[in-house]
Amino acid sequence: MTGSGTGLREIKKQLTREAIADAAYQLVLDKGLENVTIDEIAQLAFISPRTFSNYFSCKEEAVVAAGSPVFSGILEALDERPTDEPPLHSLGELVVDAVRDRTDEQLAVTAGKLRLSQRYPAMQPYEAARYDAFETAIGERIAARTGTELATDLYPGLVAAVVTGALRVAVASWVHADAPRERLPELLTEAFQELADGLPLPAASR
Amino acid sequence: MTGSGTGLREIKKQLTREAIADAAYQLVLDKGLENVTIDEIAQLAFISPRTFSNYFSCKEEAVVAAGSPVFSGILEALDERPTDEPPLHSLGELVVDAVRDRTDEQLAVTAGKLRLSQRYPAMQPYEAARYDAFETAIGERIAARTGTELATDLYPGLVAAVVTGALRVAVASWVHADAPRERLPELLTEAFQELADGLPLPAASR
DNA sequence: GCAGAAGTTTGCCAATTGCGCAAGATGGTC
DNA sequence: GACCATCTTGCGCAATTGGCAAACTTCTGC
Repeated sequence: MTGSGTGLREIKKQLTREAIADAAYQLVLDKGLENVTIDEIAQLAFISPRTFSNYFSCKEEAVVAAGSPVFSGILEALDERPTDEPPLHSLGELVVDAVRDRTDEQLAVTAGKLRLSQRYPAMQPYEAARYDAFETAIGERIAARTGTELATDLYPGLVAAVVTGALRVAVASWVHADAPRERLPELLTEAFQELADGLPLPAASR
Repeated sequence: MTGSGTGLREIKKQLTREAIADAAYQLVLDKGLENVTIDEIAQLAFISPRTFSNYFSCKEEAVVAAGSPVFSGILEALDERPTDEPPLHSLGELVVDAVRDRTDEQLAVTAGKLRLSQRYPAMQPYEAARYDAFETAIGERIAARTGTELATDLYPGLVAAVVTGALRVAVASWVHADAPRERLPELLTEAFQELADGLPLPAASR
């Protein structure tokens, strides 16, 4: 998810990327999507407008990239796990842990972005694309770990889809309920539990 | 998925929408995304350029909308099913059937669009958004059928995510393998089977 | 059927954006 | 410290976006 090179150059690039994304997020939060121009974002992020498009194709994409990434952390943590564990199990724990480790600020941005993309449908494709990219990344790792092929075998893609699905659904529910932070890991655990049970019927009907 | 009104007005709108989407798809297939302008698409669809943006926000979104929708058919079929069936089971069958019923032409468009969105990353967000919208629609129906709330309970969203996941993964694998049409329903069945088994480990390792 | 309401299409137009190109700046390498 | 690769930026043009109001089409009630 994060560029993998390690030099100063990569770091700067990453910083610029975050600066742009955060500027975009903040501005859109303040003034509404339609009242924010790329020029403004560029100004706030101390880059030229031309540079903006080296990083993002549009405002929406930038906004959605705001907040330090959860995804890359999960992927790295996955590589630490023993290869013989059932991947869905490993990932369930990793995702729950990753979410638990987020700062309040980070969680607030997650929630904020979700609310924004509900308010502005134009953002929704970019939000979806982020999860999709994450899903692909997970799929690749699972494939590597299990000796399967992402493009050919169904297994790695399915595991990846199920994991991101659980994450999306739990976060959506958490944001909707406006629940306190402790609730999110619980919801996630619950989601993975339901998945493991095969989703026969709605769990506790309230 | 399809506009729900029934008058002549709705029908025309739907036709216009399809005409635009098909024109966009065809042009992009022929000339490549970067060499197609909205003006051209509008011309080929017999509308004014201005009208294009009443339907789609950009070329990419239009291309991805091409081909008659599978999704709405699945949703309608779901409503015919007895409410007491496990939803994941109903949906598994419905999706397999829906795919089996597609014409060769329709399947070709599905495959073509997927290939295009691999070739042009700018299309990918819109492809993802389509599945996301489908997922939401499924979630709503499941919620209605099971007396749960999509926004609150995890169950309906999880079922929906799993279903679209299976569909996406199976289609991707099918397209990648360049397999004959009979293979797609088989892959889908397999995907739902693996899901039902809880994805413990890769099924047949080839 | 027909008059008025409601919704769509279109042209016009200004502001914004997308992006190729080439020059300058900056980090990486030996 | 010299050379190379990469990133940033300004310039400029073509494409796109989106508000507005006029012309048209469909819908509704009578």
